[in-house]
Amino acid sequence: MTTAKPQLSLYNTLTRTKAPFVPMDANNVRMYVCGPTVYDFAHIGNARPVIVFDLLFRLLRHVYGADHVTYVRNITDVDDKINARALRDFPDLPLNEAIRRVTEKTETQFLSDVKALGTLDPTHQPRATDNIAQMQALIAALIERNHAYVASGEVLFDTQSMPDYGQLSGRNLEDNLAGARVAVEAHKKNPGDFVLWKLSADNEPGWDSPWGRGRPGWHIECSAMSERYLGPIFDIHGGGLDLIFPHHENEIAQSRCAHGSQAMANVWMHNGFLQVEGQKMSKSLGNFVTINDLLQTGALGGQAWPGEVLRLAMLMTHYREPIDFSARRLEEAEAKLRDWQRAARETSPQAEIAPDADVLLAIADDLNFHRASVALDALARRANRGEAEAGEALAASLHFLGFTLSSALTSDDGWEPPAHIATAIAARLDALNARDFDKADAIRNELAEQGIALLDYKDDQGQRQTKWEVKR
RNA sequence: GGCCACGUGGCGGAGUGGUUACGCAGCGGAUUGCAAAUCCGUGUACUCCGGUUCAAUUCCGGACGUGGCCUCCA
Repeated sequence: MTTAKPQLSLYNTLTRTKAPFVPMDANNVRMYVCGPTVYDFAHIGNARPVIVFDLLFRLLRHVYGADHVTYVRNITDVDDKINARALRDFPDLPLNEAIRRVTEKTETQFLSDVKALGTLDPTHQPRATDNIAQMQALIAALIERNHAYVASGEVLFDTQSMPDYGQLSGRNLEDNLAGARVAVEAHKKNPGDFVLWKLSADNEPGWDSPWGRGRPGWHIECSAMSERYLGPIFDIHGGGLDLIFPHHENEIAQSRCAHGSQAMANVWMHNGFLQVEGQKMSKSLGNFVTINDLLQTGALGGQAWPGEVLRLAMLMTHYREPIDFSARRLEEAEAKLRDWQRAARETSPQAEIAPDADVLLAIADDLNFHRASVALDALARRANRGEAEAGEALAASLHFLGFTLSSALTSDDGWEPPAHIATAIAARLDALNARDFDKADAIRNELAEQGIALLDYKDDQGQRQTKWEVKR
């Protein structure tokens, strides 16, 4: 069954409007999203762009073909916060070794956290430290073109050399000056100039360069890695709202000035921020929640949550809107997911059922997940009324959106309970047939305390039967 | 101080210049020995004040509120 591919439209921060998406090359649609700095557990705010752009990745793969989309999400493994963490956690090790321990451990943790959220692996996940040469080449090009200069051992980007600097964030250099919070450093030509390369002390990580042994500034990493994997101009660049300025603004400045191009990416997308239980998330308020906390502990709502529940809780709100993350929200997401999963009908892999057209249309409309969820609700209702096709379309749609078909163990899926529970269920059925309801209810209550829910029904012959399910 | 978002019923949340979706919870009904699951039905909202308009929740302006950025925080 072939369905028409929906036309995508995406909101572009650069133009502040939603517009139809037209890739530069439909055979290779290219997207870059800023990834984590690996010095600590990723928090749930970090999870949002990961989930949002995974949804977009899935849509692009559906529309243009899985082999025609390249998605790059970097790993920032050189950063002063990492150095600080390395010194704190491994004071007895040589710095390089300590840094390696911190970044490897954090990266592994990040990848497993993110996997639990039902995300596909990006096509490439480059590390900053594997791209130092590319950064240096970019810096050299900027110096060559008079967009950067050396001062006091730093290489700085000359913001004044770019007339339309500030396009993305809609601010000009004067606005920034007015803030008076930008440190005025004597060696900078303009206060807004930012570091491309800085010298390292002996006890800091560094790489040899034409400008001395040093390390890259933060912004240059993404310019270098996106160019390496996607070319000087690509389709979509994503990240959190807070990255618009200065990070993305500076990426644009670097890439455009180094290449003499009119754009770095055609579409810039930014996800909104989230709060936790009505307050901004911060360590001092004690409501700092990591992805791992949610998956493994009872930090929010007193229980651990499946990754796909977190995924749904995140997607319930449009990606550009603010989210107030809460236990109640997770509960609602879990209930909703269970409803869909109960109604979905698994099909054989050969069936190739397409996701529901309304679901695709909604997602194609600037990732309107909530509208898609309305379509899923409608499918679930039809499936529960007995329309098999609706159940199959629901299953295909859930799969497309990155959800599994069952987050609980159920008798419908062929799950067999432990022997003593199976015995209890059989005993209860006997009691029911003997109309000993007190005994039957007692057994049911007992099982409920163990998290096993029973569902009675009558089969075609009018015989009492029982289904069961347990939370995974 | 500058720049940028957002403010819809108990909760979540879409959308629209003219009757405000949808979901959860609540309530009523069907079904059930009773439940559960499921189905059917159902009440309540567009922060405030101006302006434009025949008509604004929707457009414009202002106020208030919340959040973000202006230092490397998604």
